Amino acid sequence: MYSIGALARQTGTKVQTVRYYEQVGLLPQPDRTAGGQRRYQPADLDRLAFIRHARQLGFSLSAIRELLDLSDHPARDCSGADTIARRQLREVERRIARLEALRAELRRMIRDCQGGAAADCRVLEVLRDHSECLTDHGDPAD
Amino acid sequence: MYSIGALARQTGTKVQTVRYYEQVGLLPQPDRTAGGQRRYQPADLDRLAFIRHARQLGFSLSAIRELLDLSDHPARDCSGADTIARRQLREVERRIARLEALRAELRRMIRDCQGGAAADCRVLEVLRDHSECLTDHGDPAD
DNA sequence: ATAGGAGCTACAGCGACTGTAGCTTCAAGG
DNA sequence: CCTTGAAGCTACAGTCGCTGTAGCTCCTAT
Repeated sequence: MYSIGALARQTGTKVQTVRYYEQVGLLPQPDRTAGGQRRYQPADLDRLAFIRHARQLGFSLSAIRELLDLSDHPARDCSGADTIARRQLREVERRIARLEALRAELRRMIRDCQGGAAADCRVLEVLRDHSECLTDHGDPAD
Repeated sequence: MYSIGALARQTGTKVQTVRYYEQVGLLPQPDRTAGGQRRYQPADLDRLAFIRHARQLGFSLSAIRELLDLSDHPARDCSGADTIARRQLREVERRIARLEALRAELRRMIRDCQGGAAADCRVLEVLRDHSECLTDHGDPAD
């Protein structure tokens, strides 16, 4: 039996975040003490650890919902989990590619900046004039 | 003189986004027609293009505010812009490093997944047991 | 004169939390 | 047994950067 604080501490989660996960249905509503405080079982700890780990790997809460559902039904086929993981990998690869393009552009801007007045600043100039860029960056959704 | 729609079209921005930038003080309040519609000058187009370009490079609106301020005062020293750009570069590098670690972990999970029942799924297993991971991923803030 | 596309304001919603206010409860020490 | 202070409770607002909606009004081409 853990208090919410103990659960949070053991998983590196904030107490509010634990309550939030309960609110959005990722964690079950736990038993309560007579005074209304939450009391958790070891299984809840495992579930929260799973959620946190998946979050660290960048999975969205809705993807985590699907993964938890699979984990809750061990007899089911795991291809759903595979699909979700592959989708996440593609997303991560897309973001890396985009960030690498940004990194190149930023490095170029900074390398060319010689200091001095803002009027002659390479950084500002590049921002003003898109044609100086190597790539077209795509939309700002990281 | 551009309508808000023309301005939006020329910069690849949504009309609502233009109004939002005005609301948060990134774009000035433009003149209005007798009927209350916004009418923009070419300078506003430049300013919006600057904002969009900086957004594509991943700068936050508050960083963009600082950059615009420098751009508005050409006599000032440009070292502020350099500092902001370097900060952004560090942030981008940090994100790339993190995403590369995630990519490795995801690839490993997927590679080891042989299909079959969810009970034996490598993907789910890795998520359940953090000790199977090579890195500790850090916190989920991308 | 009319039609319909464009613009207007105001506000809600997204995702995934995080912080705050104003309480109540729990557990350890005296 | 009582006190004290940390921890927990609910409810709600705020974060960031938009995006979408409802219900209007305006502008312009025919």
